[in-house]
This record gives sequence, structure tokens and C-alpha cells, in this order.
Amino acid sequence: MAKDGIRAIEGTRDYFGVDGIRFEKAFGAAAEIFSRYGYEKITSPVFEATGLFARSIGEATDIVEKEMYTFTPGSDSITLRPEGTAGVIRALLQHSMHKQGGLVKLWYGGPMFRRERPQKGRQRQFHQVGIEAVGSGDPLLDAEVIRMGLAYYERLGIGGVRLRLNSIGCAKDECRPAYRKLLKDAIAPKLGEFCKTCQGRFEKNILRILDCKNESCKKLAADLPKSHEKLCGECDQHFTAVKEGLDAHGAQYDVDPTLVRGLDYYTRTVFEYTHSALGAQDAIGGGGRYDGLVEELGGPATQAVGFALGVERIMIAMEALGCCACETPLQVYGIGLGEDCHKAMAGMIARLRNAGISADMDYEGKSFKAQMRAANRRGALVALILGDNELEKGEITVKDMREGGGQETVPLNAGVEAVLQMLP
RNA sequence: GCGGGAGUAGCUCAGCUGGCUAGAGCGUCAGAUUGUGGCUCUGAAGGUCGGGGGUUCGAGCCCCCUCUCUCGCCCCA
Repeated sequence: MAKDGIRAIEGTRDYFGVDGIRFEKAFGAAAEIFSRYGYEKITSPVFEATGLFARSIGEATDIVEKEMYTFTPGSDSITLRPEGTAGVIRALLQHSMHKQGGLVKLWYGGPMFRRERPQKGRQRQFHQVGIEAVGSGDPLLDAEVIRMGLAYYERLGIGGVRLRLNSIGCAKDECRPAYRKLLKDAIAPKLGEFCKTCQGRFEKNILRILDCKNESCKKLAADLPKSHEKLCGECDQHFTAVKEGLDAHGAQYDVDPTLVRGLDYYTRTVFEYTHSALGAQDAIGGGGRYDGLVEELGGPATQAVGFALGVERIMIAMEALGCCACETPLQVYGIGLGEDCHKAMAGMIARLRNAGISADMDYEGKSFKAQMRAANRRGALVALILGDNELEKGEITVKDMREGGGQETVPLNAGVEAVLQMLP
């Protein structure tokens, strides 16, 4: 029902009920798994100087060209972050974390903003959890990062995640630039046979021709040289070591020569997690190595690797797979009859909460029956009943709400104890 | 930015070629049961039929405009 009035902005959503639980689970699992691998949480601002994103993501990418929310209050130009890495690396440099010795492992989570047309699994405000491991080029670190992503999905009960892997080489002349030239030479004579967008990509970003979804382009691309077969010696060794690092732990993956990620800063390893439950936007996470970014942002030459996982897409997979999203049931519901009992019950409930028990009561002046129904609907394990006949004697009735459960009447000051005994 | 689909009760939806006070299931509230929930039965509340305009004796239904949601293209999480 589209009532007149203020609605959430197009491409944004409210998370409550089971969605709220799934949303929190996605973040909770991140905290649990990532910290187990030695990552520390960092929370950076959701907006940054526009130039930060332009420099890191790449001027010619769709994100920077047309998807950023940019504001110019006063003489500043600020942008709502379209991804997490740039801000984290900025923070790392600003606080000289890279100078404190050794590898820096950070994780983050929160909203990202891109002004795209919303569709399934794509919103204008969406959420990611991600990690950055800065200060090492060890291929075993790539493998660890990739496996950590798999561990994360597993923790949430998401089975059937597919891992796609590729290497796009490094910036050295004999590596990616040479491969680009190879591609150009191979494509140039047949350029007319490719789709219009690919013809545009030929000059702008030739690697993207590889993952065009147009069927005829796919066929043409199949005969093109593969990036992972044209790597320089060091990149080739690195890629082999990453694969060995995955094999050693039995992680399944598919080397996919068409995997080319859209952000300019990636080097060598790139990977994507996909899931069939999602629809057209089937990537539930992705990442790679970015050995040039720290330097690009004004730091020393530093190797790094990271990933970002899409919370909304994770939630779609959780829903499709029926991953448990049960609310923790209320432990106690208090039923008070009449004004005096209502007051006394408020005190009783307060004592229970102080004792660490989740408890709630009626505040709508409902009938006894209605309060019983409320206790049932809320899933309360125990109901407390306080009417005038109990109150006169200074007692309270404690009822086990389970099928066929009994009840007992105890002195008021023994109520908390009686509840504790009845709870499983 | 460009296409396709859809907007009827809190939710999921039905509503035939236009025809009385617009329906169902679930949920909510109440009663059956004065202080005992779930199951059952009975009843009630709840709708500017997304909005605006048009055609018509008459529009939820037909036409136009508009808004929103949704799926897809592009790109990505």
C-alpha cells in the first residue's frame, strides 16, 4: 500500500523482524570469524574527500564516473563511500599504522552508497563487511584471506558458495601491459564483430571485454589469450602458490580467465564468491590483491590483499537456504490484574531483568486472557501471574508455559528464585 | 540512463466480457471460558482499490498522465 507521505529513499531499505536478525547475524559472524584470523575492527567515516575515491577506485570506472553521491558544502567536495577499502587505507596512512611494525589486519563493516538502478541484490545504500591485510605479498596470505571468506559463509550456514579465481598480473611492462597489447592485437581485426559496449571498452578498459555477457562476445572471447597464461614470471609463481595454498586446505575453486574486477586497483589475485540463489547479481563477495594502492594514496610501496562481502546478498542466500533466523524467545512474561498488581509486577519484572533474565509485561490494561495470549505469542517460557488473591497473601504464581507445564505459588520475595528453577 | 512486470485490508492474494453496501485466508481484537495461553467455534474492527484526469447512466476493471515497488540491461557487493 503506497500511502502518501514520507517513504524510504529509492534503493534503501529498513531492516527489522527476521531481516533485522539476519542483518545482525551477518555482522556478528564477521566479528567472530575475522577476529579469529587476527583482524582488528576499524570504523571509519561513511564520507570522505571525493578525491580519495577518484584516485583509488579509478577515474574511468563506472563508480566514479556516475555512481557516487557527492556533495559540496562550502568549498569542500565530499562523497558517501561507494566501497570500504579506500577509507580504511586512508585511515591506516593517517595514523601510520603501517609504520608500527608488521602486517596490519583490519576489518570493517557498514553502509556503502552507489547511485545505480536498484534490482535484486542491488541497492543504493547497501552494506558490506570486509577486510584488508596490508603489508605482505605472501601468496599464502591471499589463500588465507580467500579461505576466511569461505569460513565466514560457512559460519552463517550458507552452503553452495562457488569460488572463482584469476590472476590479472602486475603493472610491470612485461606483465599486464604486455597482456593488454596482446589482447588488443587479437581483438583489433575482429572488433566489428563485438557488441557496441565492447567496442567502447576496447579503448577504455580492454580487460572488461573478457567478461561481457553478450553470447557472441563470449564466444569470441573464448579464443582470446588468457591473462593467467600470460603472466610475468613472478606473478605466475605467485598465482601458483595461491592455488597451492587453497589446495592444501581442500578449498574448491574454479580458475576463471573471464574474471576481471571493476576496480582499477587490483593486481595479481582476484576472486569472487558467487551463489546461485541470488539471480542476476550473483556475487556475494569479492576481492583481490592491490599492491599499488597504498603507494597511490601517498604511502610507501606496500603490498596488500582484501575482500568485501555484500550483506544484502548474504541475506538473500540465507533466506533462500532457510538459515535459521530465530529470535531469542522471551524468558518471562508478567501478568498483573488490576492497578496494585500491575505496580507490583513492574517491580518483579525489574528484579528479574537485574538478575539477567529477559522479561516483559503488559502495559495496555489487557484482560487476563489477553495477557495470557500475549505471553504465549511472545514465546515466554515462564508466565508470572499476580492477582489480588496472591497479592493479599504476599505470593505470586509462577507458571511453566510449556505444553503440560505446571505452576506453583510462592512467596513474592522468592519469585526470582522460583523462575530461575523453572527455566531450562 | 534504458527496457519488462506489478500496485485491492497489517500480510498473501481473489475480483469473470465494466453492474448493488469490494471478498477470502492469515494476523489483530472480543466472546464461548468472572483468573489460565496454544487447538476449536462464533463475532467484530480494519479499504481514499497507489495518486490525478478522462470515457460511461455506472470504473477496482477501459484510456491517458504520474508516483512507487519489482525484475533485467550496464556495472558491481
